[in-house]
Amino acid sequence: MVTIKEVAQHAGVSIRTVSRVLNDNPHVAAKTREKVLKVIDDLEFRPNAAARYMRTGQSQLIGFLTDEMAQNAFSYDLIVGAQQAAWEHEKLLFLINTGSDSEVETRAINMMREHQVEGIIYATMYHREVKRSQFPEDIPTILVNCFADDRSLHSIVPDEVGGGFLATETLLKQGHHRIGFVNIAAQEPAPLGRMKGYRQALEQYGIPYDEALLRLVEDPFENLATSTYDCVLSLLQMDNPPTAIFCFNDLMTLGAYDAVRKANLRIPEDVAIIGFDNVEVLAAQLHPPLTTVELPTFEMGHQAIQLLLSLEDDTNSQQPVQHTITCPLIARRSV
Amino acid sequence: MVTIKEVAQHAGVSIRTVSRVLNDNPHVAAKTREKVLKVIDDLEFRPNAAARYMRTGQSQLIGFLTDEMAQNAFSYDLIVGAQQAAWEHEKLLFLINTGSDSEVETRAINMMREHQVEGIIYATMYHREVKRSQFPEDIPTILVNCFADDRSLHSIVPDEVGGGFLATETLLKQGHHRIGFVNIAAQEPAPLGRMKGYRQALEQYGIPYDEALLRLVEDPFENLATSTYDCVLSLLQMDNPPTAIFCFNDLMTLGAYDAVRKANLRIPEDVAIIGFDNVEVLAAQLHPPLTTVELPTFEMGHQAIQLLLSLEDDTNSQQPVQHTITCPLIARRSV
DNA sequence: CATAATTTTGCCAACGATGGCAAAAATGTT
DNA sequence: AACATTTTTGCCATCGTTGGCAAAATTATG
Repeated sequence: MVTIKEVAQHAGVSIRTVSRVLNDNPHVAAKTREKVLKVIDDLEFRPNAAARYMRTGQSQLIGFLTDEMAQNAFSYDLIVGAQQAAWEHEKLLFLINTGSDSEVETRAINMMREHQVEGIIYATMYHREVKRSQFPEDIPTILVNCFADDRSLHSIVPDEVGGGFLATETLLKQGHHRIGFVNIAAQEPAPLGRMKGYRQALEQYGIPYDEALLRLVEDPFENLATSTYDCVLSLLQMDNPPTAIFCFNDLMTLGAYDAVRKANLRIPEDVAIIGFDNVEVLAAQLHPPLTTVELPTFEMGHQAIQLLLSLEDDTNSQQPVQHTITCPLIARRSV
Repeated sequence: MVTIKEVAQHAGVSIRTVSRVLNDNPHVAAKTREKVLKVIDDLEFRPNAAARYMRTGQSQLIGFLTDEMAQNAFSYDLIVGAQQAAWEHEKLLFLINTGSDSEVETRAINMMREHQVEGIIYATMYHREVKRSQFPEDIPTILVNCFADDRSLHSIVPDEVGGGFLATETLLKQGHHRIGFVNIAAQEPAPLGRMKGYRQALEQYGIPYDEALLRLVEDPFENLATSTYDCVLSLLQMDNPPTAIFCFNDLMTLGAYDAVRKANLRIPEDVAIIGFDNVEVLAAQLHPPLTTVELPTFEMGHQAIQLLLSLEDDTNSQQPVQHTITCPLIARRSV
């Protein structure tokens, strides 16, 4: 591996001068600079980041931790979003997937500390609360899709209520008055928030909430689509069936589509379907393509890094904030 | 950040002794070791990886590059597989997603070089050939899901032919003699290989190849499922229709399912469907659950790291090898 | 042309760890 | 008890880079 020393020798200058060239220090004659630059290019010299860190204390490294993430595209987009933002700032992203093992998590954080990361991003598979105590006090940390029990860390979460509202409003605007909602039973921010948004939208449009239109899928979720199939079928077989159905997520709409077909109805003419998440492989490929509310995962990953880096600049340690990201509507043809 | 020096002071020993404790050097008295260990624990000391690298030359870092990866779970599993293997060897994984921009790729490789990675993994979205010249000569590199034009790099690729054979054989064993194949038109290893496997299986079972049972979906693939829907429908409307259909990938089976239903037939009683990839969100959730051939992405990522690290140990620079990974059958209920 | 002011350059120390080597301490042998 | 041997410990240089400071070279000024 070629070092700054060799560059200096070849260029006939001191290493200090080469260092100055590397760091765009103005105190170097144009002619010298050019000469050095040429040698750097010829030798394909790259400064050693570790050595550089030793002097400057800037590692340019960010740790990205994930708990056991879903098979769905959620995780990947989030990582790519973060990676892209990191790239824009010339930072490098370390990835560790910890699973649900908290001991692995501790070791992972230690490893990141050893490698002198400038900050840590912790992303969870589903929107939930995490313990503050898992995370170090002395490294800036941003939570994504989760929040600390004592709210003492910055976090980036989707606007579940707004998304639920938007989905419901979209159906209401199309003139639907009886809107079924297939939710999941877990007591977590996502189902709770979307439910809240659903009810808020109904209220705003003056439609009374009818509990008969609600269905809850219980844990475990192994066969979410099939469970949804049953729910939707029961909804459609009511005396006064809904003309539109809001599914907690896109996966569930697979079952909903099947149920609608089984009932010999058409989408969207007889029954409108709206989902949540916008997982491309499903939503764009269904027949008809699914109208859904997007969980902006790329955006969340991207903003997490932006936020982390803005923290470094700001000397005044601002209060930790819960950043709520708006979930936009992706209109296709199922409504 | 607490350093080895402070540990030494608190323990009343020299830094050399602390270093010995850290590296499990036997030349340190049991009592001293304990004393030092206690201080390390109390001060929550973590050795600085960058400084350590400076002396030892071991960065413990591996670079993971991806081209623009698909929305599907493929990419994520691959990364997790690699990450897990890295973790088992106490290595850290750097992630850079380069997109299709080769300039970004060059810069990414430079960045990895600056950070002294011990090796590079390059993974592509789809099975294809890549240029040797993109990659450095002096850093061990493993290609995943792709191979170098001159075969001068190790690479890990799925056994497309074997997978195509397995899918076809699975149908043949169930007594199907007329097997439709919806392939994609691209001249790439995946469609070509699976086609080859399809024909080999037919031949082995003494069934003549009938071109009328083949359908090709052309690029662009935006609406792959819909294109497949058309293909499958045309297949089912033949005079002598197939009793089983092999789809190039799982996404396409979405369209196939719809077409079979449209034709008022049942899966698997009237028509068997088999896919390829095993993308969980789809395959496990379809109704009935999809029988498919798995693209073992986790395994590929895992093996890539294993291979990379085994290269370091082996002093004799073995010949680059194309490692072909077997694609196993995931039997569900569509056959 | 001498001197002052400015620009350009080079020497040395430092970052936090490890390895070689020799000194100090502990142990074994006669 | 004196010496040889072994175990344990500490000093110093080093990895590749950058920053402080002073020296050298260049340019400006009287």
